[in-house]
Order: sequence, then structure tokens, then C-alpha cells
Amino acid sequence: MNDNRGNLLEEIRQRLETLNKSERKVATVIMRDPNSAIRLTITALAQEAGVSEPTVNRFCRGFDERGYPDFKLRLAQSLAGGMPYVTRNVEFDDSTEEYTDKIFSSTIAAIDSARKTLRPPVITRAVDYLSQAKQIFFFGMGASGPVALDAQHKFFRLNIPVMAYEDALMQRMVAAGAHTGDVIVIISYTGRTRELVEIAGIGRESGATVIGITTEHSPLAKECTLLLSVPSQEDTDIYMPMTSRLIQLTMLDVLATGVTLRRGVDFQRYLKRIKDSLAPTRFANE
Amino acid sequence: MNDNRGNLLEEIRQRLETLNKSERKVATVIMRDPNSAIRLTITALAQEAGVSEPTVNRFCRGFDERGYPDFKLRLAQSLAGGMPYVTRNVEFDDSTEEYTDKIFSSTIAAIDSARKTLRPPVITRAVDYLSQAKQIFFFGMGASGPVALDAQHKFFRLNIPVMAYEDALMQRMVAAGAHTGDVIVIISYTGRTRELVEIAGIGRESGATVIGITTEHSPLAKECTLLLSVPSQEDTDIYMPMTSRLIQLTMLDVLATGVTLRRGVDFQRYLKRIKDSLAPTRFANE
DNA sequence: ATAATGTATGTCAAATAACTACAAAAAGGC
DNA sequence: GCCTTTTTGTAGTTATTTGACATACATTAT
Repeated sequence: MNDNRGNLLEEIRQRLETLNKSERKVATVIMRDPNSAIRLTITALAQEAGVSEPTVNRFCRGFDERGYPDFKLRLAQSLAGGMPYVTRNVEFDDSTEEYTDKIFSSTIAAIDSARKTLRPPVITRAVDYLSQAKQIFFFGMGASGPVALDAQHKFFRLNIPVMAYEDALMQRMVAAGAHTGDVIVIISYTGRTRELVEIAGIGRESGATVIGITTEHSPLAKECTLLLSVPSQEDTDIYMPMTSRLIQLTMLDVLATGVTLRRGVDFQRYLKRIKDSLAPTRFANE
Repeated sequence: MNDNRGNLLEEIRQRLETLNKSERKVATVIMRDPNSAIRLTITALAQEAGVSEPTVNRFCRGFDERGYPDFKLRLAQSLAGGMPYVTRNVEFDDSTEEYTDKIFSSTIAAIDSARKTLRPPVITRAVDYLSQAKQIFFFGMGASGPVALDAQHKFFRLNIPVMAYEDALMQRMVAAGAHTGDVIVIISYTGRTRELVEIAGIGRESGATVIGITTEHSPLAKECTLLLSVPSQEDTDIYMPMTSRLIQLTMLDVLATGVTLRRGVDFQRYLKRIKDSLAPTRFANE
């Protein structure tokens, strides 16, 4: 819906040869300092270019715009600083400002790229399973442990029996004792932890639905009923998992939201009640 | 020269609470469909919002703009790049694709806005404290509990004695028993949990350095030696904390990275050794 | 060479949009 | 409940854009 015709500035440059004398004057003025051009009125721009106002207007229409204001709007968009959410690695001589910015940028870039690889039908299926689950278990080890706990926290509010386990032995026992209708969500960045791969198999044998939040094509992914794939972040997480956790967490936010929506509008009142129950533990708001 | 003040849409959303009735109407109309809003005249927008034209004009000036046209220009720039980093709230009739996209977008927008409010000198000081700490404790309750655990995980790798506590009584005891040179990091979204505010005070009395990762001007913030402020996300987290955790986590990534850098280049070898220690627990990489 | 035609550009007026000053209404404090 | 302050709207003013039309210039045909 967004009329994202290419960069306007680029288009002007390309068509420069095609334009007639006066229109070329207008183009030149705009290209010389586009950032100022967007703040000029048609009168000012016309004067600047030494042409008449209607000429500017005609020039604008030549670029498939309704008139000068629309043209300016599109020009402004072309100029808007593209987002520099690039993944750059932290260097050992970075200043505080530099590494802070790099980490934030990489994080944003990672989440953005995760968003692009998402497949809504898969999420819908995951939400189907979760909202019909008799019980939900979240398994995560190491850095994914806290993610599992966070998920427990979130799903608990949804009035579903839910537990998180970080311990491999507990996970194994729970998986072995699971029933049809139970859902086990296994969170693992690498998808290669032997223990978890085995546990996934055990869970499935017990009849549980096993949802994996992990890397595509990994051994764990193959053992799961349903895979929510997290793109692997090549460079960033060399020595510590950073962005991967955040993507997993966001994914779980999406799932929790999906389940909430299935509950219907009335459920919001229940959520509010849970939230309000915390009020006495807090200082009043302002 | 390009006045790239932050994403305007985001700013509107943040300041939504601050606005008065009529101005909020205007904000709502703009946020509902920003892409159309930029094509409206002040008259049309006023009518759409059910307010008078001067109200719209005043609204624009409230955002440090000279008037409506300039406001529109900046709005257009915020929308550019086809990438709507707009925070739109999830509606009850959203499709999977819609709510997924909204959550990812809000998350990205929130982290981006957090990035902009960061003050590098404060981070430097936090890293100073942390890298010289005899011991580090991370305290978090409720949704911030998993964040504290994640931090423990991360700082453990940095070869620092570190513990995370979710339990208020343990926190209280640890705070009371802390010494000068110990650092207590308290993570709280609201900054209003009575228990934690008290604990912060106790920790400081014991001589520990108390770093708060919480909302500015909150009771907790006032009790801390150093405040790392997390911008509060009014709308998004109504019924569940979502973006706040992610910002806290990213903040902790930054701190952990800062401490790592202080350790010097050799330290990387140590980190690699820790990472490699996990290899036997995993299936080989391809 | 000149008339005829078409294109390019400008002038001016009408319409539209944005802003200002002021007045009315609503909200808040005493 | 009255006064003060804040919020919102009305009406008039100014600025901006656009459209209709006219003129100038170039091109081609006679």
C-alpha cells in the first residue's frame, strides 16, 4: 500500500537529461541541497531556481505527483536517514559510546531480521497447540534457562498450568511423564545440546507436542513436532549469547499474545486483575 | 545539519499520556494510520479528529515544530523506508501476521528509543563499579527475576563472583550482609516495589554500591548509587511486561561487554575456553 | 521568408491551507 | 462556589498552491 517508488532524488538525477531548460533549473536547485529544499515553499523554490511557480508545479507533476506538497513529502521520505541498524562487531578499543551503540544496533538488526524470517502459519499452529494445552512445560538450559523462566512467568498469567525447568534430569523426567495434550517448548540457541535433543524425543514418545524454539536444520529441530526457527546470528554471539535470547523472548511474547487473543475480550479483565493484585506491593504511582 | 530527532511516531506514543484530551484525539488519528495522515491537510486532520484547526497546530508545535507543514514533513521522514517502526497496539481481531508484526515492531521501536536515551558516561561509571567489584549481586522480582538470572549467567563468564536472587528475603539478607566493594544491581521495571526500594536502602547502608536498572524518578531510582534508566513504555506493556525486559537485558549486555573490554585482549582466550567447555555436550557443528 | 502549429514558460486570480488573536468554555484550586 | 488557569474554539488574516489563460519561443510546412 505504501507507494514506495524508488528514491526520488535518484529519479530526478536519471531524468535530468529528459527535462527542459526551466525544469532542469528546478532539478538543479533541489539536488544542490535537498535538505533545505524540502522546507521551501513553491514560491521560494521558484525564485531560487529563477523560474515561475507553475513551472515548479509542472515539474512536480512530471514525477507522478499530485502537486508540490506531495512532491515535497516524497522528497522528504527519500532523504530520511535510512536506518543504520547494522551489525558491527565490538572492537577492543571502542569507547563506551561506540560499543553501546554497536550492541543496540546489532540487537535491533537481529530482531528485525528475525521478523523477516517468521512464518505466520507456523505461529498460528504453535498458538493452536498452546491454547489447547492441558499443561505447558518450558525447557531451557544455560543461557536459555532464564528464557524458559520468563516464558513460565508470562504463560502463568494466561491461566494455564505451566512450569519451566532448567535442570536436565527434571526435564527428562517431565518429558517421560508427559501425556497427549501436554506441550513441551524447548528453547535452545544451538539446537545441538545432546541432552535436549534426547529429551525432545522422549517427550514426543510420551505423546506430548514438542515445540522447538531453535536453529533451523539443527538436530533438535528434527525432533520437534513444530519448529519456530530463530535465525542464527553469525558474528555477534561469539563468546556470549546475546541477540539470540532476545529473539527467543520476543517470539514467546508473540505466542503469549496469540494465546491471549484466543481467549477473547473478556480475558483482559482477568489479566487486569492479576496486574492489579500487585498494587499493594508498590508505592503509589506519582 | 539533518535534524534527525528520533522517530516522531514513537515520540507521539510516549507523550500520549502527557497530552490533553483534544491533542490526544489528534495523536490517535495520526497513529491509527500515519501513512494516510501525512496526506491530510490541517483542516482534514482536524475534522477527522473532531477538533479545531488551531488545536492541531498547537499539537504540532508541542513537538518542537514550527507548524503543521513541518510536522508533516518530519512525520513523513519517520515513516520513510517502508519500515513502519510504529508502535500500534494489538487489537483483538488481529490476524497472526498482524499481531506478530506489531509486537516485533514495538519491540524494535522500544529498543531504539532506549538507545537514544542512554548516557554513555553513566554506563562508563557502571562498568567502573562492576569491573572493580569484589562480588556482584543481581536482584529482580517477578518479570525481572529471569533478567537477574540472565545477568548472573553472563557475568559469571567474566570470572566475577556473582549471584542472582529472586527471593525478597534472600535479597534482604544479602543486602544487609554486603560490604564496601560489593555491587548490587537491582532490576525493576516500575521501580515502585516497596520491598526492593527498602532493600536498596539496606544495601547502601551496608556500604555496597547499588546500581538500579529502572524507571527514572521512581522511588527505587532515588535510593540508588547509580541509575541506569529504562524509558517506560506506557501503552505496550499494559498487561504484561514485554519490551521493558528486553531493554533491561540489552542494557546488561552492554555492561557485560564493557567489563569484558576492561579485561583486555587476553581475556578473550578465557571466554573461548569457557565456551569450548560446552562442546562435549553438543552434536558436532555440521 | 513567413505563416501555422505546438511547446514552454510566465502572469494573475481564485481556491485552498495555515496561522494569529481573541473569546468562550472547561478544569482546577482556594 | 467563585476565581484563576488551562484548554479549546471562532473568526479573521495571511500565506501557499493551483488553474486558467496569455505570451514567447521554437519547429515545421508552405
